[in-house]
Amino acid sequence: MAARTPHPAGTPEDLGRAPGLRERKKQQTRDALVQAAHELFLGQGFARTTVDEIASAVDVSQRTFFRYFANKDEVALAVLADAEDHFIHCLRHRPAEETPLEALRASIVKAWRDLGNARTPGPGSISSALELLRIIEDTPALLAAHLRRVTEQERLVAQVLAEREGLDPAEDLRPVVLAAVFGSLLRAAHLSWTAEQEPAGPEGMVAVIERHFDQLGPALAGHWRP
Amino acid sequence: MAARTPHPAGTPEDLGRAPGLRERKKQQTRDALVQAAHELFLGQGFARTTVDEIASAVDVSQRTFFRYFANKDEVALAVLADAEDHFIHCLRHRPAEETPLEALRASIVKAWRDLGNARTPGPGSISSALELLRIIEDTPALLAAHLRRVTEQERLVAQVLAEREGLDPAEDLRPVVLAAVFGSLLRAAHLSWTAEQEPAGPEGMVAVIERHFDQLGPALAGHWRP
DNA sequence: GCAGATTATGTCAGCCACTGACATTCGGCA
DNA sequence: TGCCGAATGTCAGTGGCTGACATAATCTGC
Repeated sequence: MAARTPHPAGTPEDLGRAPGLRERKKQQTRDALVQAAHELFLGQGFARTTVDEIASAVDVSQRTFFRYFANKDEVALAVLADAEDHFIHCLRHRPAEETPLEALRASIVKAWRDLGNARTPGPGSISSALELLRIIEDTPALLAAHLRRVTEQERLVAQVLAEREGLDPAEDLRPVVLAAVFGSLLRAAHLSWTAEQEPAGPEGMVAVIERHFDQLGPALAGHWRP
Repeated sequence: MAARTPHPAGTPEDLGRAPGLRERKKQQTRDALVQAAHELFLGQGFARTTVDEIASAVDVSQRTFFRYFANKDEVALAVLADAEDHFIHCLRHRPAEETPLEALRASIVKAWRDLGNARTPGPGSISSALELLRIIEDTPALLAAHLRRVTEQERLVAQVLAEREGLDPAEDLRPVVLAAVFGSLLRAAHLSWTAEQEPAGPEGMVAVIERHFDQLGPALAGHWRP
């Protein structure tokens, strides 16, 4: 199950020695599958791409594909997993003085910025991950799968928030509520970003997210009439 | 595409005369399919129920099933559509003095209460719709489809809010943001309701929803530490 | 280096969701 | 009654996905 490697090997964390040939080959196949799928999806759309195509583009059997990914959705969403992992990592390391809401906002902005800087252009990069967001947003099946992942992520966020503030999530609803609000805010931002002609790239996304955050207070405030 | 009939025929709205035999039979088949599917899902689970089973339980070909529902998910979620429609209806008729947030809260509470009163027990009733929520929540494929519907509903809510307040949704982000927050709040409530042993039935659900609403302010407030 | 245990992969057969094409039957209506 | 259009059935086919088993590749201790 050694799947996603958010950061290249060699970091202090992985105290185990270099992974064997077997492990490396597995990672390699997986990456190749993701990339091939990605290109095919961008080129001819998600629905018009068959799993057989993806598999044979990498010279493996269809069966092997399904040993790496539970379904066709998963290979499409795999690219976003990195960003999500990194966001959680950022959130865990925010200073304790920040309010929960501040911490969330700062983390998501930092996460996008980091990823924007750290990666080289090309397939698998952030910009193509963002292109993927567009595909997701107008492919019902993919959107559905994506939303499910997002809610799982929300659960994780709630948990991290509760730990951070030393609360019992079973008793206190605030972490869950805030995580939910945050998640929906992000989704609204994604939607704006894909719908309108926002400046592309991570910075454009950051701008849209900030704009939505700024409307949180006003939206919940009393009356809206001018 | 005359599909859902939120309220029995005979209301002042339907100015057309009684629908012909053909129309009635169609509605009948549809209802039968929903009910048969519902029972099978509750009895043996969603995944272990095939479309063929559902179809032949109603003495209809599989092909016909797919002329009524685009996919297996849809027949499962059809039961919830009533509640959603009714909620939107409630929202449209809230007094203009209420703040948007108040209107949303009042609408969702009223919607559940109404549906709890109006229906007789049995399949297709609210209580079995609520049972269905449990199935949805732990059937990944269904959950995904459900979430997609929910977000469509959010878009509609945002639109209604914008109309209500006389705003241009392209300019003002508040309707979108509030709709998103509201949607996520509801989902968190549903999750609580299915996870914990909340009192069943509409009133239990209303209680959970109210509790989550009450935490909205505190969750967004500054620090949480006691 | 080499057996033998592990593990990844390929092949094959099969289920099931879903779809297009065409024939048939049934309700609406003159 | 007889015609038209809509609903249904039948059939064949595609594609996602899975279990079972055989084969080939890596790893492990020697």
